[in-house]
Amino acid sequence: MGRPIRTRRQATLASLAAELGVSRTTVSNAYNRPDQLSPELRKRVLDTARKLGYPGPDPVARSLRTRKAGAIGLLLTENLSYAFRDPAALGVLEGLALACEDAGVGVQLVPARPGEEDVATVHRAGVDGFVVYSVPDDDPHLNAVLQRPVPTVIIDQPVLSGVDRVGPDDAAAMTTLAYHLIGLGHREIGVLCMRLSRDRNDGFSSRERQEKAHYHVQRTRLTTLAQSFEAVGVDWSTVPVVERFEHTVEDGASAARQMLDSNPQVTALICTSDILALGALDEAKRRGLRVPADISITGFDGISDAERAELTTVYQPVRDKGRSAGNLVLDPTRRGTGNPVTQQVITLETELRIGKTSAPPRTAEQHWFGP
Amino acid sequence: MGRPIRTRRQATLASLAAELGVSRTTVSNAYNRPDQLSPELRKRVLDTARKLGYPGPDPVARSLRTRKAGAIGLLLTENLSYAFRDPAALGVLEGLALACEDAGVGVQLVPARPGEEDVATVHRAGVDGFVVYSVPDDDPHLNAVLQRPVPTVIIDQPVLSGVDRVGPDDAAAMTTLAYHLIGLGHREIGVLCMRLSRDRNDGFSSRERQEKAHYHVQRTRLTTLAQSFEAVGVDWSTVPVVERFEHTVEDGASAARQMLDSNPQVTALICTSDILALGALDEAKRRGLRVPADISITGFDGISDAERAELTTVYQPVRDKGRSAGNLVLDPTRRGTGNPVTQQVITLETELRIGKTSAPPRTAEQHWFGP
DNA sequence: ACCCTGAACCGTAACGGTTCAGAAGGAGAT
DNA sequence: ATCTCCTTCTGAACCGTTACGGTTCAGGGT
Repeated sequence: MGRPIRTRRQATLASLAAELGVSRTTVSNAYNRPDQLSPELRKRVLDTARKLGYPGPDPVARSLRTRKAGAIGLLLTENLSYAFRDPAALGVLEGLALACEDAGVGVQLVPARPGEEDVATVHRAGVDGFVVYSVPDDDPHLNAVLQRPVPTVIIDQPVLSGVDRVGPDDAAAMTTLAYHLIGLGHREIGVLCMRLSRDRNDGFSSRERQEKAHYHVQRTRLTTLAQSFEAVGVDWSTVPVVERFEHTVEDGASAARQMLDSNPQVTALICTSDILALGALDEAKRRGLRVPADISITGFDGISDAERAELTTVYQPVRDKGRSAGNLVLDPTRRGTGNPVTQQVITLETELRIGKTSAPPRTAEQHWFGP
Repeated sequence: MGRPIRTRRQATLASLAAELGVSRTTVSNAYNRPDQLSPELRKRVLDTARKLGYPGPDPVARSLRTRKAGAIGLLLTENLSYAFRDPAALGVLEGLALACEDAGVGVQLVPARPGEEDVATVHRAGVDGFVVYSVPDDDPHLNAVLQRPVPTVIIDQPVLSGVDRVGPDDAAAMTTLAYHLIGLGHREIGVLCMRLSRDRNDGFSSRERQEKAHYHVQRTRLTTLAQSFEAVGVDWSTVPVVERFEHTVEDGASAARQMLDSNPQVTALICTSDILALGALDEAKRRGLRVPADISITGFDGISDAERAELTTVYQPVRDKGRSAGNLVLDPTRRGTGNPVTQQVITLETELRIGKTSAPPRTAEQHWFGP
């Protein structure tokens, strides 16, 4: 079944109109508004189009005229292989894709390498709006997006004046989790967190580094933890925080190893993501530590693997994050950018899910009165 | 940090040129060819642009002129939630995204619902090429894509004249797997497969249905299996094949249950995907069947969960599939479509990975001479 | 015979750029 | 003084479409 041979020059709506002896408008109508011309003429137009190998109106020219590209750009300044392996990121992508699919609009992954200074790809993307996810605060790509005169929604980022935002209340969620552990009696804690900045630092993280983290989410979770524990008298500068640049179960395990090797006294391991927590569980098992009897381990995100592992964690509706962002960026009543008056900030509900990986610590008291 | 207030009408390259008293060419050059004008003038242009809130050349207008959209369309006629949960599909997407990222080109998920007859989204997508994956043979969207005068690469689909294709040699791979089991001595087999057509059929699948499957990959795997086992004297019409519409571990388990409830004699369960096989493993465990002592179970794809489970399976490089497709569709030496002369068919290597889920069956002989 | 209406079709003007051949002007070589 | 070349900038053509505000014409009502 051969497709029509490509003639020297592709047929256009105009050449087709000329061939037919009708106006271009009529040809356009044949495709876009069938009710505007007689069925016979329409058939003749379409037949001739086929004969001439005219593939129908050019999408780009149409977009220029109608001012609609029919796609939303997704900015994800993260290693792609990384994003595609992170269940939370995938959830966001899925939610966004679903919202866009409902609207008959595409989702375009805008190429933007982590270190890359060249933001041309952002400028060249023919999209009707942007959704930004998992980008460090000072990323040049983010700035380039904000320059574009299209609606933009940011996920999990600090609120920027005039820019819509979708995300959970990380601080509140982390506080709840912290008080769950505090209530159980934990005071000797260790923290495993994801990368805090673009520079690699696999190991302990100073308090200054925590506070200056470029990744908003991680920064919030850590500073909130600090506040909660300091409120009950824990000196945060004595709390070990191990950072990992890569976000894999294996890195979670190695981080836990590093932590426990040098801080065997910790009774609870708080991880800023479920992936890291799953790794920590592996490492605990490897060491023969019983969870939660010997050590409590908590995660963050509520991915399905965590549920399977009955991990104590904070569930956040990642799919809804993507979907809300999509609905917001597509909302026709909110065309135009940077209007502070109509700025929307959607805060999603989170839920502390207490699994089987958290319990009271084996305290000194228990030892004294124990068998 | 306020972004410039939106004036009644967005500034354009022309209005900027007028303001500056220079030609549009000069403004265009200020952005695209800095060497074509003096640094002073360029600075003046860019400064004035900022002042007027001109966001730089419009991407769509540029695309119209340059005939480049800067994006590749991905056609995936599958429930999105489904695709995002299938590790094989994700691998393809990741590979494609990586190849495109290297070229500074975006990947656009073209919205195309499974049942949807409306192919307008395909016609409206402003892309420089298409990659088609996991689409039934007769999908209208696929036809719409082939109509478009842009390069197209199909993954895992039967070879279409004039259309580039990337995929493994499913037939050869399945034959190897079949002979592995045949060599072990299995003759009583059962098969679990994914959906064969758009209509739902959760249950046993007739031979006719297998041969008429709209999903090329599944069809090939089944017919190849049939040929291999018939070659050693097995009557395929006696081989039970259980089909599942959804592709989840749970469905794999339920399929295995249905199979073993009515066919307890089978010594090997051949699954056309790892996901199904993982479910079958769960079900075997639930029944107290030892794998592989009591029953052999095999998968297909070689996803990472399968590796962890030490499943006997056929590994195929899903990431490379996506990457090859991307490189092919982007290849500048192969512009233009449907040129049968330059048609490329890339066949990827597969590898039989023998894990710990396949072993010889407990044959009648063994029973006779056993303890 | 008149006016009016609706269906069918048309012409022009954008939409916002890029590109290419060449003009203007000055510097340096002969 | 003339020629050549280079740098810098310009003018006009072109990309392929759709929006907009018409015109034309057959037929219905009175």
